[in-house]
Amino acid sequence: MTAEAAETAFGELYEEQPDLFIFDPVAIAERLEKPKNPDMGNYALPLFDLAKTAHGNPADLNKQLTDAQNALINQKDGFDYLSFEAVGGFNNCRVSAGATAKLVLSAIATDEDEYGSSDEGRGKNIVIDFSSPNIAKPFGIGHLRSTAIGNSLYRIFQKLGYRPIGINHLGDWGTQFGKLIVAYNLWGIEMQNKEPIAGLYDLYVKFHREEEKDPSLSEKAREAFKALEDGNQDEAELWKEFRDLSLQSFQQIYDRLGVHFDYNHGESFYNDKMDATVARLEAAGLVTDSQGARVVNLEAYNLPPCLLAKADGATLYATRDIAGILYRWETFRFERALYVVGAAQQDHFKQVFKVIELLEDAEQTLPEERISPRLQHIEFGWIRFKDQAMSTRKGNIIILEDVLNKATTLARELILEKNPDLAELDKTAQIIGVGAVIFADLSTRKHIDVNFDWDAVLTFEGETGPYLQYTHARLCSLLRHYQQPIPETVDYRYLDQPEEKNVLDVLYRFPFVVRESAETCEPYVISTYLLTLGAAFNKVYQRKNDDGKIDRIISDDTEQTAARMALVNAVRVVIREGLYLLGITAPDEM
RNA sequence: GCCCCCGUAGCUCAGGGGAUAGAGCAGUGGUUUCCUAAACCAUUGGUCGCAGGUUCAAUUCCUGCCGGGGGUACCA
Repeated sequence: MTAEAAETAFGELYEEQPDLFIFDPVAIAERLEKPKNPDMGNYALPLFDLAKTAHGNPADLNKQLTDAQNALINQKDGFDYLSFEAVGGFNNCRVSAGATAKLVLSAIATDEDEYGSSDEGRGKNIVIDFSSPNIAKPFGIGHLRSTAIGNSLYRIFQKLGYRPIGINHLGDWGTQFGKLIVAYNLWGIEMQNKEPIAGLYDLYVKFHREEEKDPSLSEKAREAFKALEDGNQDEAELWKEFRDLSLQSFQQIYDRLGVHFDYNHGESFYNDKMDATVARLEAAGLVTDSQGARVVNLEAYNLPPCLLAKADGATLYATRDIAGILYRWETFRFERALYVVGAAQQDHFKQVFKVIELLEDAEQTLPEERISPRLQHIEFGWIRFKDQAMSTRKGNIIILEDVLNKATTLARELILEKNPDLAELDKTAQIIGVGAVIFADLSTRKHIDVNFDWDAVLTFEGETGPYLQYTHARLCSLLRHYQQPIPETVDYRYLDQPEEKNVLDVLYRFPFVVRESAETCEPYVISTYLLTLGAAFNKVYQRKNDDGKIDRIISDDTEQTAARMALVNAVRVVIREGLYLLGITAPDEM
């Protein structure tokens, strides 16, 4: 029994009586909603506005309708899994337990981790630009959001059949490197004995401190970057060294998080494409001079001008993003390109996307060849710390590695306390610690600002990643105890407890949830779904009989146990797959 | 000034026209002759920022205001 089938059944029932009912089956299918209170049945049809059009009162119409519905069910074969009830203005429909169970559990048993997958994206490339940390700075907690959201979207779109292309648009170019080069030449000696990234970061912070006292440093930094961009040897060598050191350090983080990129094309990658890009925009008549800078005026669109080149000729990040879009289009012919970047940059992306659109207008690009409708900024809120914005310039930053280390250590202590015989202690501790950190980041809507809170990240109880991992481990444990394969055919009517029916309803929703998370580009849709599923199953697991004793999943009743194990396995599959879509591993034991 | 986001329980957040507004944490009281208590049950706690409007129905949609955050041409 599925919602579609319920909708069809509703429709068929109504078509039987076209004179009695003013409804058309399609309209009914669209109106059907899920009651918040499960006692009200599986589906509800609100009649208020329909009653109004028919000039009747909802309760009377409902009574008439319900009687006719139930009469039809008695007459016709094949609908006896449905029953209708009138409650005020709501026409409620109930679906029998066995019908849902059979459909959902056999689908999961067959598809396993492919449950909820589709091929709707077959043959379509989707570029996902995410993570994109800045070279020569530590990987801060602020970069976790882009990394975690982007990685999750990568997996979600892959599940729907798309070919995702993950690009780490490293911040490896720009005026900041002028600053770093100047700082290194001035004070590099002081940093010799430090760990390289920490040393570079200290230089960066020191530069900003000194710059306030000595504004001429800003000028020197601009000159140094210009020299770098012009290919000057000394600057280029320093830059390359900074970049290599940073990449090594970032790779350790990505390995720990289980994040993979298809390309590490940072901003510098587009350096040799700048001139052609600016020339193309100029040929399209979009570029003007303004106070010495090269600019695309966007006043007509209520946006600040998009700066392509500074007065000294050096390029800006907008130029590099525009060049990047053109390059990616030529290379990947993407269906869509997603930029997983903080909300603070929304004006920047509006500008850049608008410039692309104007370019296409000017070049009279054919509709199917147009890039601009495919571009989307996936924005998210800031991570703040103690109500302050984190600023790498000021040195007010929390390092992701420290957070992962603390979470892993805590997980290790907990395992030693709760399950000291666990074989893979360190590996499991790592999985749980990292899972807690990622889940904490992906469990709220992405566009709200989040206050970084050590306690929230280091909690493994309640609505957390470890809660789901723990539930998964217990499911695996049940399967181990069962010690036999689950029979191919089981009698689903044994799954008749309200707690079990609820789990079935939640399992049924998973494919829709995956699709919704893709449509909205919101991993938290999956996070909250998994919490609902975990809680629903834990109620089954610890359900008590009337005598006050736990109603065990595994009992002497082999038929009932078989049906329950089919449910257990289905929940296990969906939690595991759901966590995978968030970028989190589910251990079999913990 | 202009643009964007947020305001729901003590705290962190769901819900985004419909039936008594939900979770987790924190508080209180329970559950283990062990299918992993990282769990489960019960219970305390809310003029859904304020004021209008649209509607049979508004926490949800519209407008205004208040409060918080962010962006706004040579940083990214």
